[in-house]
Amino acid sequence: MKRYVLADCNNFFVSCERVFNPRLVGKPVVVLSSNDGCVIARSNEAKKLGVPMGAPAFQCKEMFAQYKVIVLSSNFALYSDMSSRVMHVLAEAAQEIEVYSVDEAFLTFPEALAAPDAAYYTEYARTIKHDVYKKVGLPISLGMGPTKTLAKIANYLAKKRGEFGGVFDITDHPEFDAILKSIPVGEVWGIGRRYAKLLQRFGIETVYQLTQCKDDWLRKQMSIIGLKTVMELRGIPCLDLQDQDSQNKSITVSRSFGKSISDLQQLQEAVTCYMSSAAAKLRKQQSVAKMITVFMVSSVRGESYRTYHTTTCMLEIPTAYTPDLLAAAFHCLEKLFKKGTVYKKAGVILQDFYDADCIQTTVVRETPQLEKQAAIMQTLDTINNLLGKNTIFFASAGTERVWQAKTEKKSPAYTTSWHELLTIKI
DNA sequence: TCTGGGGTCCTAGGACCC
DNA sequence: TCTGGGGTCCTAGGACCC
Repeated sequence: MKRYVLADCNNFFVSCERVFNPRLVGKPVVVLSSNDGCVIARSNEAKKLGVPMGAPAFQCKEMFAQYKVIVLSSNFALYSDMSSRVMHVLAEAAQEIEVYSVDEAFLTFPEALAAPDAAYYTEYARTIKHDVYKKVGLPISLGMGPTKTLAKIANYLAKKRGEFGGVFDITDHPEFDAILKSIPVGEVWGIGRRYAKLLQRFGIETVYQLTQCKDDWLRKQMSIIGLKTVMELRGIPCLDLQDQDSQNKSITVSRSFGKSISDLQQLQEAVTCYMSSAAAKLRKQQSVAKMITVFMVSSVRGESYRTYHTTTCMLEIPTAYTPDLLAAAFHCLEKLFKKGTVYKKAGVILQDFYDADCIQTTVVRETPQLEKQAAIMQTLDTINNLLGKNTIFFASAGTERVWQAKTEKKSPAYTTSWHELLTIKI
């Protein structure tokens, strides 16, 4: 039977930090979201102390102090570089790979793998795990199953049950039903908080019970997606590995401000920065965008709720040329901006993508100009990729950037910046 | 008293994932 | 005082067209 493998890094962000700072090993460590807002990664020691995922940092302050929890700001430059190293090792060991997120990938085993018996797959998975640790220094877990959703379940068990040593195959398992009876329905990939609650209202508590539900009932309650999830739990594949070079359908860049602002020029600075990086992503996947959205979040003093303000505009000709995108974004921003309002966050969204080549050849009238724009953007990207983000930036991004979020406890970009290489004292 | 049918596109909202 | 950021897909309803 075909096996799907889910390879997932353990406590990924914390593990990345530990590679370069072994003093963190064995201690409770958490990594915070941007602006040092919430807990987004926890070491096992921190999990044991009961630090919840997503908890606001300020609420945990006392507890962190009490238990000497090491608190770090997030360092995404480091994590994404470590991620690509892991994916590289996984890709070499696999037939096909789908990088599902920064810390996990679905794989299939090489077709040439002449497995004498089913146990061999588990052995092979162990060599992958060992290889990633040896080459990158990160611990991973592997789950295998006849469908992606069951591979996820297997991975959950590989992590949860120490006796499996981080590798578990649920394919044709003799205790299959008993295993599904032991797992709460909310652990299933595709069953979130809402659906778990709904299912519980109908007395469905375990994964096994979920697999016994009638198809039309599932379809009605949880749409076609929910039905597919359950089919997969029954061992019928409905989801295949996704094409690796498939492009994003939308690109968002948004940040909360380090300090609330109500000045139009400062908002323009922020929007310039966000749009510049959104446009760079857009060019990286060789797309052009037609639809631009700018949004801002305002806060009223003393009120806890936040209000979203959104404007969208459509470009006549889709583009990835930053100045054109910026002009449109400023237009949106000016429509949104209200004097006296206090803004906490802003963001830009690019949507409605087309193939970059396609536009260049069809809009004949503008071809020379488009080629020139593309060349400028390419130069900009090359320099910024080579010498670091924002080596060259648009003047409207400003230089003060008082709104920029602070990351106080960030580790160095050990692997992506020449200035921040790890130094070893002998 | 009667008041088509069917297709497409867009949007908002809701669910999920990491 | 302080609560992240970036994605995907589905569905229902309205507008519009023929």
